[in-house]
Amino acid sequence: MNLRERKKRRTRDALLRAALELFATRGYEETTVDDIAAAVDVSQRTFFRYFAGKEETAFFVPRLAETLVVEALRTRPPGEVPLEALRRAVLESWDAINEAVEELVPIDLHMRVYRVIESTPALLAAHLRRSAELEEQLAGIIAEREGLDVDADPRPRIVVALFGGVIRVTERLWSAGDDVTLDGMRELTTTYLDQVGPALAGNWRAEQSP
Amino acid sequence: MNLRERKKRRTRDALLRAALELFATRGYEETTVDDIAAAVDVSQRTFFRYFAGKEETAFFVPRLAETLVVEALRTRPPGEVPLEALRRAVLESWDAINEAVEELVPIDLHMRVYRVIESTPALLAAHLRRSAELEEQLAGIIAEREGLDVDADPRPRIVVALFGGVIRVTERLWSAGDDVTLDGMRELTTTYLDQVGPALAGNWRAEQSP
DNA sequence: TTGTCAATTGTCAGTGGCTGTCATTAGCCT
DNA sequence: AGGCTAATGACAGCCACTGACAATTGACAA
Repeated sequence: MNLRERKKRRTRDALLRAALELFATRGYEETTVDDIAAAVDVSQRTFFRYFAGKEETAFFVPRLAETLVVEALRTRPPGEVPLEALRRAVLESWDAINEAVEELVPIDLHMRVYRVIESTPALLAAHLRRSAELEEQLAGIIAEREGLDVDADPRPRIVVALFGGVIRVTERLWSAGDDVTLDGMRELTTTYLDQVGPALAGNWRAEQSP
Repeated sequence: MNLRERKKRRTRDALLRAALELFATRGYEETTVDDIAAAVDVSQRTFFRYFAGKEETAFFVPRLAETLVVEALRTRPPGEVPLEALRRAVLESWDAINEAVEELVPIDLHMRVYRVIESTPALLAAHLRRSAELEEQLAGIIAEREGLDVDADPRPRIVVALFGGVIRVTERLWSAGDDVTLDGMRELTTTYLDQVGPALAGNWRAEQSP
């Protein structure tokens, strides 16, 4: 890697970390792009040459995670039923995610930023849209696994939508709770995914007092 | 109603219609608030006294619809299983929605704006966040119906998440397709909701060639 | 090593969404 | 009719973001 390339990488990482640190401590809306640029001592214009917008810094790490989930699903054995493949892909990609994230920013900082995303309306909106795009990708992979046409058969998109819904509920509760750790997330996720069947089944009132 | 009140209502409606018309023809991003204000011949500042932001005009009608869905779910007979109650609430509220919308803006204009929402990233993001908030409300109602505590039992949020996922997939396909009518939507929705069971069940490849 | 070329950066000016302030206007009520 | 209050317009300013141009800095060949 060139000196030039190395310099660029350093500047980008510095901007990223400065932005995330500011978001986590001061809040997203309370942080201006000028603040971020000033923290790294570059011009505002330079910031926008590295990131398409303020938002992009907040989602730089999540984007990495998404890539790894997609990859994990792609390498799932074809024998698994769709919902099973999704579940295992997500659960098993977290270790790789953690590792990849740590290379870029302290995992603790990422966790704090994650809470900011969930609690900042503008970021939550962006997060949900990104999730929708991810689900579209996953549906495509599921369809391929099953040898179906995504646009002809609704089932791939539906399972993924169901799955995505559960994941989002989980994420929200996890980020709002106290146990903001990897294991906490894993536990919550498995618990909630196990509830999908029961939740769809009939009378809850009958079940709940055995 | 006062002359003053009537005048305000007229101004608000004029701004709303002008905005939606511009969004539908020129596109959301291509429409400035100044354009909207100019179309009604008021100052930009006045626009912001009626709407919190440009976005709010686009979601004024959808907000109405959401209110009616919530209302419909509240009046569902307690005998219905959660997923059934949600399904019927949505399907049966559309007539009321259509009627209420027509009072405000031509239904055709609303449909065109809907497509703009689905195809404009910033609006889609906002739409998804609003949907998440709606789902939170619906989960609360479901929990109440079943005599559960939303924060203790995950099932209410999960069914609603599943349901919401299917609805969103349906909305997207509907707005992207040709049959952008009420009946088209109704049909798609029932079809897709009927796929929830099959989509969760095991091997699709075995099922698809009977 | 040096000179040339290309990439990176800073500066400046401008647009659009949005807000606070203050003077002006217009409807309301006695 | 005249005072009160609410609605409006005009103006200034903040912030995210973009285009254009000039200055700087690393890359690479002669």
